[in-house]
Amino acid sequence: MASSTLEQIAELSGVSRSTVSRVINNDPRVSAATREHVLEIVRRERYRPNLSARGLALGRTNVVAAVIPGAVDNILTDPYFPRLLHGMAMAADERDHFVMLSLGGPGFRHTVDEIARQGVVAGIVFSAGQVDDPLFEPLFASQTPMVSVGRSDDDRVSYVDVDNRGSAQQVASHLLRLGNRRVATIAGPSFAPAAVDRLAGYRAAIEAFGLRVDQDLIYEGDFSESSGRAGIKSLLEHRPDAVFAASDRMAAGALNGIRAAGLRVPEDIALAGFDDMPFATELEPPLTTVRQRPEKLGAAALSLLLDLIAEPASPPKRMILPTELIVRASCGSLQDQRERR
Amino acid sequence: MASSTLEQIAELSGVSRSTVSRVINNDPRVSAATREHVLEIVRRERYRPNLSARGLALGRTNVVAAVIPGAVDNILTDPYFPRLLHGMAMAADERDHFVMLSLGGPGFRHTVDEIARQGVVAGIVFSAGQVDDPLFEPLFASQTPMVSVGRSDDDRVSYVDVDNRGSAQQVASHLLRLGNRRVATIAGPSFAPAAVDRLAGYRAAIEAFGLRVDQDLIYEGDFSESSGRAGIKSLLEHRPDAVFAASDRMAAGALNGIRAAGLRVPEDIALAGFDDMPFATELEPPLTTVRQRPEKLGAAALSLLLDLIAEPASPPKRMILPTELIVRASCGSLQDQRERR
DNA sequence: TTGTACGCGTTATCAG
DNA sequence: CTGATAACGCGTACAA
Repeated sequence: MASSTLEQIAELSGVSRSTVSRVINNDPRVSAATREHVLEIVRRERYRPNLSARGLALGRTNVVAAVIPGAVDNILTDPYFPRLLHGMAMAADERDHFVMLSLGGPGFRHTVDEIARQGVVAGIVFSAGQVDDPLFEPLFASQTPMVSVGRSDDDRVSYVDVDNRGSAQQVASHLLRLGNRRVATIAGPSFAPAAVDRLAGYRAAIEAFGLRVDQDLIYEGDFSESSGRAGIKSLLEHRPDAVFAASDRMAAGALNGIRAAGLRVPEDIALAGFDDMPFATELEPPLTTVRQRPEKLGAAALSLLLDLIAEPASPPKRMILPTELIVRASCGSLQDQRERR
Repeated sequence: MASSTLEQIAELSGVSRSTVSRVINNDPRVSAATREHVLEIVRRERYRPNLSARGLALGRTNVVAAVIPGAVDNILTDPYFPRLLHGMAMAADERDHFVMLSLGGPGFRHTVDEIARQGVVAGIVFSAGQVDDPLFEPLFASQTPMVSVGRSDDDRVSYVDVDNRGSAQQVASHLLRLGNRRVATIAGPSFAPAAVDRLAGYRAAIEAFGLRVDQDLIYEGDFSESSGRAGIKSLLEHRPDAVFAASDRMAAGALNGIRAAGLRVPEDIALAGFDDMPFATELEPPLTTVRQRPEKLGAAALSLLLDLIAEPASPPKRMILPTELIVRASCGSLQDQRERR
């Protein structure tokens, strides 16, 4: 079942190996007639080029690495990474590339060294939750083309990200527009760029509304449900009329906390989250949130990476993907708010 | 930053390329002195072998594919696949291999063809939800060493699986031992081997208890929450005193349905699930269930696969992994059951 | 437009 | 124990 080689195809077609190679690689310098003939044999023999040989000759492979450090914690609970990978895999497949998985974290040996050296992968999609992940620098230093998922302040790095700031501002504005004036937020951890951006968006919304940002209405969580619960407990002391949680999980925790305090959502407190996780519709009431599409992020990252590989000398590329505000019952409606008064 | 080559290391060490190669590959036929000397240079130069070159020379790579067909649906909602991949990646890393991701499904071009041909990957871990996935046959036919995650009736295939039957029997027995006599089950789809096995375990438990299996107490769902809800609705007509759902998601749906019917868990109906998903502890009451460890499955699959690659002629290998019964409040206790009467 | 010849980095074979 | 040397399959100047 050994796959046929270029040489064999050449023999069967009655042409030289080079010609077959040109056909395979869509080199224009081959007559339509021979091309068609060769292609037929190629199809008949179900010929596939040997990736190792090609990689060796070309000096690079058509494999890119998806580096996800600290997967241990995140990957378990969150559909984010699978969706990201899915998007990457789709985009890679479309452009004749493969995705090699590299979960980082303690205990892994080959993550940095093997991958970063020329000859293994042509590029890297790096998806750390935080900007200063220890894996980043060595990878970057290896000069391997790399795209980060999630923005970086370093202006040498290419990245894709969702519009965290804009989206957060949009949610918060929505809460304000509904008549709420004491809009609190349960932010993500300050080491996560996404959290910082969402907090910035929240602030921007408040200020755009001519209100003052109240430190008492800001709680820093860690994206987890339990931190959402802890957050709301602390925030309730300052009587917010609305809460924007920077993740759906924290929103879920907050919802529990609000209930436990004997308050109702949205009648007493309007609530909004971020992510549009599957369970967002299952909550009681369904959660207003921001929908992001990790698949698109993954696809965009891969696309940028392939561009970068094609033109290694080009300046860093960035791409910010839009999100979608999903309004559900948890934030109440204008009408609800009027009835409240 | 081009990685150094064997040739360069040889020059720096004052030996031949062959000797360096032997050192790299732990070939015993090299003196301790030269070995140490060469190793030093290798370390200093941070030399890494070029995988393409090695793959070409060896006729095989150290890359294995994780083929997950139909990932589109599953991968989104379920932490199962990420955990499986995680386990695979860990095990692969440990044995100097890499995992290449290959999500199948419609629209993918390279899944079968490119992967199955010699030269791309050394082996395949195949994880379809169902036994007769259309991708399986062509992959199997390609003769590439392959391990299936989830058992198969085909005695030519190697696989790893959890002990679905035994675990199900254990849960059902637990429900029976608590005094329940009308133990119903919401089974998974009959095309899924895991579902079939869990149902078989359920039946075995009933019979081992000297009871008759009642068709009316069996509902076939599809592992989804909504099917759990539909299932319980149908089952309630036959007055079960306990329900074993073949997935936690179905159990969650059943829980909702039981509530909606004005009944209590576990007082009126004892409930148990399967999977020990993260949300199992969050339910009210916390769910009795079976814990499986997809990481272990992935690691086992990879391990079996590497063995198979090393000895392609060996007979199919199988491995059944144990699970753990996690007793929480949803099934009630002996004491609860007594109070009921 | 097509073919020839060489090199990519590694392993394996065969002398020494 | 060590060193040449020939593959492995493919891409690509260079020549025809």
